[in-house]
Amino acid sequence: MILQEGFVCKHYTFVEKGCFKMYGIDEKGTEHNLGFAAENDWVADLGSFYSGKPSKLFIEAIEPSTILQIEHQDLLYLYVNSPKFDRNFRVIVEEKFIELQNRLLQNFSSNASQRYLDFLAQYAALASRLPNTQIASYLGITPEFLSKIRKNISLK
Amino acid sequence: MILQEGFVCKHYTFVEKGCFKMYGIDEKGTEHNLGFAAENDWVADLGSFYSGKPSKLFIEAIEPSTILQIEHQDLLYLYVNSPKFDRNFRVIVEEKFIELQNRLLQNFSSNASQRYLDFLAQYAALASRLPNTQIASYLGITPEFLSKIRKNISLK
DNA sequence: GCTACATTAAGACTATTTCTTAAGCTTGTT
DNA sequence: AACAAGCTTAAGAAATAGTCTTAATGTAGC
Repeated sequence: MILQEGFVCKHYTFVEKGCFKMYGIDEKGTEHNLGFAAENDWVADLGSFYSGKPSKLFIEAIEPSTILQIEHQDLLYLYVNSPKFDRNFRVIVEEKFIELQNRLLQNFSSNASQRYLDFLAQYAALASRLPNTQIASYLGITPEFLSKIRKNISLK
Repeated sequence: MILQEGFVCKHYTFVEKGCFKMYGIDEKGTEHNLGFAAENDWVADLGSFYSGKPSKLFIEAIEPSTILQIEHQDLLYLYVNSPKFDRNFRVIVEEKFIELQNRLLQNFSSNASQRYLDFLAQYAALASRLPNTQIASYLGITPEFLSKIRKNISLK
Protein backbone atom coordinates (compact mmCIF):
# COMPACT_ATOMS: atom_id res chain seq x y z
CA MET A 1 0.00 0.00 0.00
CA ILE A 2 1.76 3.13 -1.16
CA LEU A 3 -1.07 5.60 -0.58
CA GLN A 4 -3.97 5.67 1.87
CA GLU A 5 -7.00 7.92 2.06
CA GLY A 6 -6.38 10.86 4.34
CA PHE A 7 -2.65 10.99 3.64
CA VAL A 8 -0.82 13.27 1.24
CA CYS A 9 0.52 11.58 -1.88
CA LYS A 10 4.23 12.27 -1.42
CA HIS A 11 5.60 10.28 -4.37
CA TYR A 12 5.25 9.86 -8.07
CA THR A 13 5.76 6.10 -8.41
CA PHE A 14 7.25 4.19 -11.31
CA VAL A 15 6.30 0.52 -11.47
CA GLU A 16 9.31 -1.56 -12.42
CA LYS A 17 7.64 -4.90 -11.85
CA GLY A 18 4.24 -5.99 -10.61
CA CYS A 19 0.91 -4.23 -10.64
CA PHE A 20 -0.96 -1.63 -8.59
CA LYS A 21 -4.55 -0.51 -8.35
CA MET A 22 -5.68 3.02 -7.54
CA TYR A 23 -9.13 3.19 -6.01
CA GLY A 24 -11.59 5.18 -3.91
CA ILE A 25 -14.07 3.90 -1.35
CA ASP A 26 -17.62 5.27 -1.31
CA GLU A 27 -19.98 5.81 1.66
CA LYS A 28 -21.23 2.27 1.34
CA GLY A 29 -17.72 0.89 1.68
CA THR A 30 -17.46 -0.23 -1.93
CA GLU A 31 -14.12 0.05 -3.71
CA HIS A 32 -14.01 1.67 -7.13
CA ASN A 33 -10.90 1.12 -9.20
CA LEU A 34 -9.87 4.20 -11.11
CA GLY A 35 -7.12 2.35 -12.90
CA PHE A 36 -4.22 -0.04 -12.82
CA ALA A 37 -0.49 0.55 -13.23
CA ALA A 38 1.73 -2.28 -14.37
CA GLU A 39 5.33 -2.52 -15.64
CA ASN A 40 6.79 0.78 -16.90
CA ASP A 41 3.76 2.75 -15.88
CA TRP A 42 3.58 5.70 -13.49
CA VAL A 43 1.08 6.09 -10.70
CA ALA A 44 0.19 8.85 -8.23
CA ASP A 45 -2.80 10.81 -7.03
CA LEU A 46 -1.75 13.92 -8.90
CA GLY A 47 -4.35 16.08 -7.20
CA SER A 48 -2.88 15.36 -3.79
CA PHE A 49 0.71 15.19 -5.03
CA TYR A 50 0.72 18.71 -6.45
CA SER A 51 -1.65 20.39 -3.99
CA GLY A 52 -0.23 18.77 -0.86
CA LYS A 53 -3.78 18.10 0.33
CA PRO A 54 -4.90 14.74 1.78
CA SER A 55 -5.87 12.20 -0.84
CA LYS A 56 -9.23 10.50 -1.14
CA LEU A 57 -7.62 7.53 -2.82
CA PHE A 58 -5.72 4.35 -2.13
CA ILE A 59 -2.86 2.93 -4.19
CA GLU A 60 -2.14 -0.69 -3.43
CA ALA A 61 -0.14 -3.53 -4.93
CA ILE A 62 -2.11 -6.47 -6.28
CA GLU A 63 1.05 -8.43 -7.11
CA PRO A 64 4.50 -8.60 -5.53
CA SER A 65 6.05 -5.48 -7.03
CA THR A 66 9.19 -3.40 -7.20
CA ILE A 67 8.98 0.34 -7.65
CA LEU A 68 10.97 3.53 -7.96
CA GLN A 69 9.69 6.67 -6.32
CA ILE A 70 10.44 10.34 -6.62
CA GLU A 71 9.41 12.89 -4.04
CA HIS A 72 7.51 16.03 -4.84
CA GLN A 73 10.32 18.45 -4.06
CA ASP A 74 12.86 16.40 -6.01
CA LEU A 75 10.62 16.32 -9.05
CA LEU A 76 10.17 20.08 -8.81
CA TYR A 77 13.94 20.40 -8.70
CA LEU A 78 14.20 18.35 -11.88
CA TYR A 79 11.48 20.41 -13.56
CA VAL A 80 13.33 23.63 -12.79
CA ASN A 81 16.79 22.38 -13.69
CA SER A 82 16.16 20.27 -16.72
CA PRO A 83 13.42 21.02 -19.24
CA LYS A 84 13.42 17.43 -20.40
CA PHE A 85 11.44 16.46 -17.35
CA ASP A 86 8.67 18.89 -18.10
CA ARG A 87 8.54 17.37 -21.54
CA ASN A 88 8.47 13.77 -20.40
CA PHE A 89 5.94 14.25 -17.66
CA ARG A 90 3.78 16.31 -20.00
CA VAL A 91 3.66 13.40 -22.40
CA ILE A 92 2.98 10.89 -19.63
CA VAL A 93 0.01 12.86 -18.33
CA GLU A 94 -1.31 13.56 -21.79
CA GLU A 95 -1.44 9.84 -22.49
CA LYS A 96 -3.19 9.16 -19.23
CA PHE A 97 -5.62 11.96 -19.91
CA ILE A 98 -6.53 10.51 -23.29
CA GLU A 99 -7.05 7.09 -21.73
CA LEU A 100 -9.28 8.51 -19.04
CA GLN A 101 -11.32 10.48 -21.54
CA ASN A 102 -11.92 7.41 -23.67
CA ARG A 103 -13.01 5.55 -20.62
CA LEU A 104 -15.47 8.23 -19.57
CA LEU A 105 -16.99 8.17 -23.04
CA GLN A 106 -17.34 4.40 -22.93
CA ASN A 107 -18.92 4.59 -19.50
CA PHE A 108 -21.60 6.88 -20.82
CA SER A 109 -22.40 5.10 -23.99
CA SER A 110 -22.77 1.55 -22.87
CA ASN A 111 -23.86 -1.02 -20.35
CA ALA A 112 -21.58 -3.16 -18.23
CA SER A 113 -21.30 -5.90 -20.83
CA GLN A 114 -20.03 -3.55 -23.52
CA ARG A 115 -17.72 -1.86 -21.04
CA TYR A 116 -16.24 -5.23 -20.19
CA LEU A 117 -15.60 -5.99 -23.86
CA ASP A 118 -14.02 -2.55 -24.27
CA PHE A 119 -11.82 -3.22 -21.27
CA LEU A 120 -10.73 -6.58 -22.69
CA ALA A 121 -9.95 -5.03 -26.06
CA GLN A 122 -7.89 -2.22 -24.58
CA TYR A 123 -6.15 -3.98 -21.72
CA ALA A 124 -5.92 -7.58 -22.90
CA ALA A 125 -2.60 -8.13 -21.14
CA LEU A 126 -3.91 -6.76 -17.85
CA ALA A 127 -7.19 -8.65 -18.00
CA SER A 128 -5.52 -12.01 -17.75
CA ARG A 129 -3.49 -10.93 -14.70
CA LEU A 130 -6.31 -9.43 -12.72
CA PRO A 131 -8.82 -11.31 -10.58
CA ASN A 132 -12.43 -10.72 -11.56
CA THR A 133 -13.11 -8.87 -8.36
CA GLN A 134 -10.68 -6.16 -9.45
CA ILE A 135 -12.11 -5.96 -12.94
CA ALA A 136 -15.62 -5.73 -11.51
CA SER A 137 -14.51 -2.88 -9.28
CA TYR A 138 -13.04 -1.17 -12.34
CA LEU A 139 -16.26 -1.60 -14.29
CA GLY A 140 -18.35 -0.42 -11.37
CA ILE A 141 -20.31 -3.65 -10.89
CA THR A 142 -20.38 -6.61 -8.49
CA PRO A 143 -18.20 -9.66 -9.14
CA GLU A 144 -21.35 -11.80 -9.35
CA PHE A 145 -22.71 -9.68 -12.13
CA LEU A 146 -19.42 -9.80 -14.00
CA SER A 147 -19.70 -13.56 -13.84
CA LYS A 148 -23.14 -13.35 -15.47
CA ILE A 149 -21.78 -11.09 -18.16
CA ARG A 150 -18.98 -13.53 -18.96
CA LYS A 151 -21.46 -16.36 -19.18
CA ASN A 152 -23.69 -14.35 -21.50
CA ILE A 153 -20.80 -13.47 -23.76
CA SER A 154 -19.63 -17.08 -23.97
CA LEU A 155 -23.15 -18.20 -24.92
CA LYS A 156 -23.17 -15.98 -28.00
CA MET B 1 -18.21 23.87 -34.61
CA ILE B 2 -14.45 23.58 -34.39
CA LEU B 3 -14.19 19.79 -34.52
CA GLN B 4 -16.36 17.10 -36.10
CA GLU B 5 -16.27 13.34 -35.77
CA GLY B 6 -14.18 11.77 -38.51
CA PHE B 7 -11.86 14.76 -38.84
CA VAL B 8 -8.43 15.22 -37.35
CA CYS B 9 -8.23 17.70 -34.49
CA LYS B 10 -5.78 20.19 -36.00
CA HIS B 11 -5.82 22.85 -33.30
CA TYR B 12 -5.37 23.36 -29.60
CA THR B 13 -8.00 26.01 -28.93
CA PHE B 14 -7.95 28.74 -26.30
CA VAL B 15 -11.35 30.16 -25.43
CA GLU B 16 -11.13 33.92 -25.05
CA LYS B 17 -14.84 34.49 -24.71
CA GLY B 18 -17.90 32.26 -24.85
CA CYS B 19 -18.30 28.58 -24.17
CA PHE B 20 -17.79 25.27 -25.96
CA LYS B 21 -18.92 21.71 -25.38
CA MET B 22 -16.95 18.61 -26.32
CA TYR B 23 -19.09 15.55 -26.88
CA GLY B 24 -19.41 12.15 -28.51
CA ILE B 25 -22.45 10.58 -30.11
CA ASP B 26 -23.29 6.93 -29.38
CA GLU B 27 -24.93 4.32 -31.63
CA LYS B 28 -28.37 5.46 -30.55
CA GLY B 29 -27.64 9.02 -31.62
CA THR B 30 -27.44 10.39 -28.09
CA GLU B 31 -24.92 13.13 -27.33
CA HIS B 32 -22.67 12.74 -24.30
CA ASN B 33 -20.88 15.83 -23.08
CA LEU B 34 -17.34 15.10 -21.94
CA GLY B 35 -16.85 18.64 -20.73
CA PHE B 36 -17.19 22.33 -21.26
CA ALA B 37 -14.58 25.00 -21.94
CA ALA B 38 -15.34 28.60 -21.09
CA GLU B 39 -13.22 31.76 -20.78
CA ASN B 40 -9.46 31.16 -20.41
CA ASP B 41 -9.81 27.45 -20.83
CA TRP B 42 -8.20 25.23 -23.44
CA VAL B 43 -9.97 22.61 -25.49
CA ALA B 44 -8.90 19.94 -27.97
CA ASP B 45 -9.29 16.24 -28.59
CA LEU B 46 -5.75 15.50 -27.50
CA GLY B 47 -5.88 11.92 -28.74
CA SER B 48 -6.55 13.03 -32.27
CA PHE B 49 -4.41 16.16 -32.00
CA TYR B 50 -1.22 14.29 -31.14
CA SER B 51 -1.83 11.08 -33.09
CA GLY B 52 -3.17 12.72 -36.23
CA LYS B 53 -5.96 10.15 -36.34
CA PRO B 54 -9.61 11.03 -36.98
CA SER B 55 -11.49 12.13 -33.90
CA LYS B 56 -14.60 10.50 -32.48
CA LEU B 57 -15.63 13.75 -30.89
CA PHE B 58 -17.31 17.04 -31.64
CA ILE B 59 -16.34 20.44 -30.25
CA GLU B 60 -19.04 23.03 -30.68
CA ALA B 61 -19.79 26.54 -29.43
CA ILE B 62 -22.86 26.89 -27.23
CA GLU B 63 -22.51 30.65 -27.03
CA PRO B 64 -21.15 33.26 -29.44
CA SER B 65 -17.43 32.89 -28.81
CA THR B 66 -14.02 34.19 -29.75
CA ILE B 67 -11.04 31.87 -29.74
CA LEU B 68 -7.32 31.62 -30.39
CA GLN B 69 -5.95 28.51 -32.03
CA ILE B 70 -2.53 26.98 -32.43
CA GLU B 71 -1.75 24.29 -34.95
CA HIS B 72 -0.06 21.03 -34.10
CA GLN B 73 3.21 21.75 -35.90
CA ASP B 74 3.45 25.25 -34.46
CA LEU B 75 2.97 23.94 -30.94
CA LEU B 76 5.65 21.32 -31.55
CA TYR B 77 7.94 24.12 -32.68
CA LEU B 78 7.28 25.98 -29.47
CA TYR B 79 7.87 22.84 -27.42
CA VAL B 80 11.23 22.31 -29.06
CA ASN B 81 12.38 25.91 -28.95
CA SER B 82 11.15 27.07 -25.60
CA PRO B 83 10.90 24.79 -22.59
CA LYS B 84 8.34 27.08 -20.99
CA PHE B 85 5.70 25.66 -23.26
CA ASP B 86 6.33 22.10 -22.13
CA ARG B 87 5.96 23.38 -18.60
CA ASN B 88 2.75 25.30 -19.21
CA PHE B 89 1.03 22.63 -21.20
CA ARG B 90 2.10 20.01 -18.70
CA VAL B 91 0.35 21.97 -15.97
CA ILE B 92 -2.74 22.53 -18.10
CA VAL B 93 -3.15 18.83 -18.82
CA GLU B 94 -2.39 17.84 -15.26
CA GLU B 95 -5.23 20.04 -14.05
CA LYS B 96 -7.59 18.61 -16.61
CA PHE B 97 -6.52 15.10 -15.70
CA ILE B 98 -7.26 15.70 -12.03
CA GLU B 99 -10.68 17.12 -12.93
CA LEU B 100 -11.49 14.12 -15.08
CA GLN B 101 -10.37 11.67 -12.44
CA ASN B 102 -12.57 13.31 -9.83
CA ARG B 103 -15.46 13.14 -12.20
CA LEU B 104 -14.94 9.45 -12.90
CA LEU B 105 -14.89 8.74 -9.18
CA GLN B 106 -18.11 10.71 -8.68
CA ASN B 107 -19.72 8.85 -11.56
CA PHE B 108 -19.02 5.56 -9.88
CA SER B 109 -19.97 6.41 -6.39
CA SER B 110 -23.26 8.16 -6.86
CA ASN B 111 -26.58 8.46 -8.59
CA ALA B 112 -27.62 11.20 -10.98
CA SER B 113 -28.99 13.42 -8.23
CA GLN B 114 -25.71 13.47 -6.33
CA ARG B 115 -23.77 13.93 -9.53
CA TYR B 116 -25.92 16.95 -10.31
CA LEU B 117 -25.22 18.46 -6.91
CA ASP B 118 -21.50 17.80 -7.38
CA PHE B 119 -21.65 19.47 -10.76
CA LEU B 120 -23.40 22.50 -9.29
CA ALA B 121 -20.86 22.75 -6.48
CA GLN B 122 -17.88 22.51 -8.79
CA TYR B 123 -19.08 24.47 -11.79
CA ALA B 124 -21.53 26.94 -10.27
CA ALA B 125 -20.62 29.63 -12.78
CA LEU B 126 -21.08 27.29 -15.72
CA ALA B 127 -24.34 25.81 -14.46
CA SER B 128 -26.19 29.09 -14.71
CA ARG B 129 -25.02 29.61 -18.30
CA LEU B 130 -25.88 26.19 -19.61
CA PRO B 131 -29.30 24.98 -20.73
CA ASN B 132 -30.53 21.89 -18.89
CA THR B 133 -30.25 19.77 -21.97
CA GLN B 134 -26.50 20.30 -21.96
CA ILE B 135 -26.18 19.56 -18.26
CA ALA B 136 -28.28 16.41 -18.69
CA SER B 137 -25.97 15.30 -21.48
CA TYR B 138 -23.00 15.91 -19.20
CA LEU B 139 -24.58 13.90 -16.40
CA GLY B 140 -25.53 11.09 -18.77
CA ILE B 141 -29.29 11.33 -18.26
CA THR B 142 -32.34 12.64 -20.13
CA PRO B 143 -33.45 16.27 -19.72
CA GLU B 144 -36.79 15.02 -18.38
CA PHE B 145 -35.06 13.12 -15.63
CA LEU B 146 -32.92 16.12 -14.74
CA SER B 147 -36.13 18.06 -14.34
CA LYS B 148 -37.36 15.44 -11.87
CA ILE B 149 -34.12 15.66 -9.98
CA ARG B 150 -34.38 19.43 -9.68
CA LYS B 151 -37.92 19.12 -8.43
CA ASN B 152 -36.90 16.53 -5.86
CA ILE B 153 -34.06 18.68 -4.61
CA SER B 154 -36.27 21.74 -4.29
CA LEU B 155 -38.83 19.73 -2.29
CA LYS B 156 -36.28 18.95 0.38
C1' DG C 1 -45.98 37.58 -32.99
C1' DC C 2 -44.05 33.24 -34.55
C1' DT C 3 -41.27 29.60 -34.30
C1' DA C 4 -38.32 26.75 -32.16
C1' DC C 5 -36.63 25.03 -28.37
C1' DA C 6 -36.29 24.50 -23.15
C1' DT C 7 -38.57 23.21 -19.06
C1' DT C 8 -41.76 20.95 -16.07
C1' DA C 9 -44.93 17.34 -15.22
C1' DA C 10 -46.38 12.81 -14.26
C1' DG C 11 -47.39 8.08 -14.80
C1' DA C 12 -46.31 3.64 -16.78
C1' DC C 13 -42.69 0.91 -17.82
C1' DT C 14 -38.28 -1.71 -18.06
C1' DA C 15 -33.70 -3.17 -18.03
C1' DT C 16 -29.83 -3.31 -15.58
C1' DT C 17 -27.90 -4.42 -11.73
C1' DT C 18 -27.78 -5.84 -6.80
C1' DC C 19 -28.78 -9.08 -3.26
C1' DT C 20 -28.72 -13.55 -1.40
C1' DT C 21 -27.38 -18.02 -0.91
C1' DA C 22 -24.59 -21.70 -2.16
C1' DA C 23 -21.49 -24.73 -4.15
C1' DG C 24 -17.16 -25.67 -6.41
C1' DC C 25 -12.62 -24.13 -7.50
C1' DT C 26 -7.67 -22.08 -6.84
C1' DT C 27 -3.99 -20.69 -4.51
C1' DG C 28 -0.88 -20.12 -1.03
C1' DT C 29 0.49 -21.36 3.79
C1' DT C 30 1.76 -24.20 7.78
C1' DA D 1 -1.14 -32.89 2.68
C1' DA D 2 -4.61 -30.27 4.52
C1' DC D 3 -6.61 -26.22 5.48
C1' DA D 4 -8.12 -21.52 5.01
C1' DA D 5 -9.19 -17.81 2.38
C1' DG D 6 -10.61 -15.85 -1.31
C1' DC D 7 -12.16 -16.30 -6.32
C1' DT D 8 -15.64 -17.89 -9.59
C1' DT D 9 -19.96 -19.53 -11.18
C1' DA D 10 -24.80 -20.12 -10.49
C1' DA D 11 -29.52 -18.69 -10.41
C1' DG D 12 -33.66 -16.57 -8.91
C1' DA D 13 -35.92 -12.79 -6.56
C1' DA D 14 -36.02 -7.98 -5.79
C1' DA D 15 -35.01 -3.22 -6.14
C1' DT D 16 -34.54 1.06 -8.39
C1' DA D 17 -32.73 4.28 -11.13
C1' DG D 18 -33.64 6.04 -15.19
C1' DT D 19 -36.34 5.99 -19.82
C1' DC D 20 -40.33 6.68 -22.61
C1' DT D 21 -44.32 9.06 -23.74
C1' DT D 22 -47.26 12.70 -23.98
C1' DA D 23 -48.37 17.23 -23.07
C1' DA D 24 -48.76 21.72 -21.27
C1' DT D 25 -46.24 25.87 -20.28
C1' DG D 26 -42.32 29.02 -20.55
C1' DT D 27 -38.85 31.61 -22.94
C1' DA D 28 -35.88 33.81 -26.37
C1' DG D 29 -34.51 35.14 -30.66
C1' DC D 30 -35.96 36.70 -35.36
